[in-house]
Amino acid sequence: MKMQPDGRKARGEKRREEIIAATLRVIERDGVAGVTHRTVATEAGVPTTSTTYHFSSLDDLLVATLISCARDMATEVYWMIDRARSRGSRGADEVAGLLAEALGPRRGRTMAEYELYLLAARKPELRPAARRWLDVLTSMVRHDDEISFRVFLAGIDGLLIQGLIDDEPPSADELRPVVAYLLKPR
Amino acid sequence: MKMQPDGRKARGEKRREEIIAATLRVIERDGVAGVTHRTVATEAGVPTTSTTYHFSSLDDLLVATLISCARDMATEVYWMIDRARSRGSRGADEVAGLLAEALGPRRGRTMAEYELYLLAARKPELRPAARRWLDVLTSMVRHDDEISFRVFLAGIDGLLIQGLIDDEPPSADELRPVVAYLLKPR
DNA sequence: TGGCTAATGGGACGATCGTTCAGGTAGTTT
DNA sequence: AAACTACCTGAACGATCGTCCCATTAGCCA
Repeated sequence: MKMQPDGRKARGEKRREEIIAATLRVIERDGVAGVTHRTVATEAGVPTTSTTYHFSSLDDLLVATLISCARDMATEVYWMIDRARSRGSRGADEVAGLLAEALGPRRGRTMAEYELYLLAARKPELRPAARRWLDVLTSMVRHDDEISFRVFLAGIDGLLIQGLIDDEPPSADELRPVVAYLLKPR
Repeated sequence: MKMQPDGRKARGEKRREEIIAATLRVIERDGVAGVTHRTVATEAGVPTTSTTYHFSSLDDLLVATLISCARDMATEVYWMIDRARSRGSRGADEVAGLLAEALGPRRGRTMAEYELYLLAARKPELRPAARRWLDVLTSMVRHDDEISFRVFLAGIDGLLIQGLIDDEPPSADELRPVVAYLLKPR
């Protein structure tokens, strides 16, 4: 419990987060394959050695980026679910709209998220972070809804991945009937 | 229309396919990030320059690998659907078993497929190949079933991706209720 | 048999990579 | 003020990368 925060550490932490943000931008633009100490440093506007100082290796940098990204995803999808619920039977509209947004304006971000997701499949130490947002969401629903909710989340993932290889992003209108069918109770 | 096939070209084509197969093995083991001319050549047991001779660039090699992989996926999932259908209400068992297999013994292959899938999201020239197996399968079903089938395929994709970040692969027993719910008609 | 072409493979070049190191700066503590 | 610590950064090293070049081999055709 520190009362007087160290100004040096504060600046260091700030730069660390800038580097993480820059890494995410690089992944959005060029994919995980485009992440090097130098490209990230250039993107962040810092010297190359700064990325090696704050992250002991490139792997550490990707790990930190995934953790940061997963936290954002969790809160984001949390509010999506919340909004969809509050709109009741209009939930499909809400979800379809958000999917269209994720596949349109935010397409790069969506690709980055799934690339980091697959990275977690190969690196066990990343899995807790990648799984966290799934766990958070699952804990939101009633216990007897768990299976239908797992199906819902799986369907969302599948629609996003398939939407990423369309020549032009699917519109909310195209997605709505599929989402509605996915949400329809049995 | 050649009547007498050129023996040289035949050997060349054979080696070309060996290189593609080796590339897929490298992706299964180390991911797309591990694909270099040298690693692929070593895996295939050919000199380094052989991969640059048969493929004008690394991109071409990955493109050819994805196309080959997508063809296999299409036929594979085709028979899965066929078997699931013939077993009627027992289709969920069939599908759950195949998912467990894809996430267990064939886990590396499944990761490779999704990595190539995401590669297609970034390279437009790859999208037709990546989409082909979706199209083939969609053409299998009756027109009025299209939406439920799209939901089914999306759910499969989502279950596979989420299963890839589990610490231990989910068993067929764990997957069966989810698959059954996914298949249940509304 | 002698040209012709496709496939093969050894070697090397320049570029870029991850990472290290040592010197320099600025904030904190005594 | 002095000692200490944390952050910063330019330069460089060795490894590895994609790709090219050129000599050699082997199957084809006239």
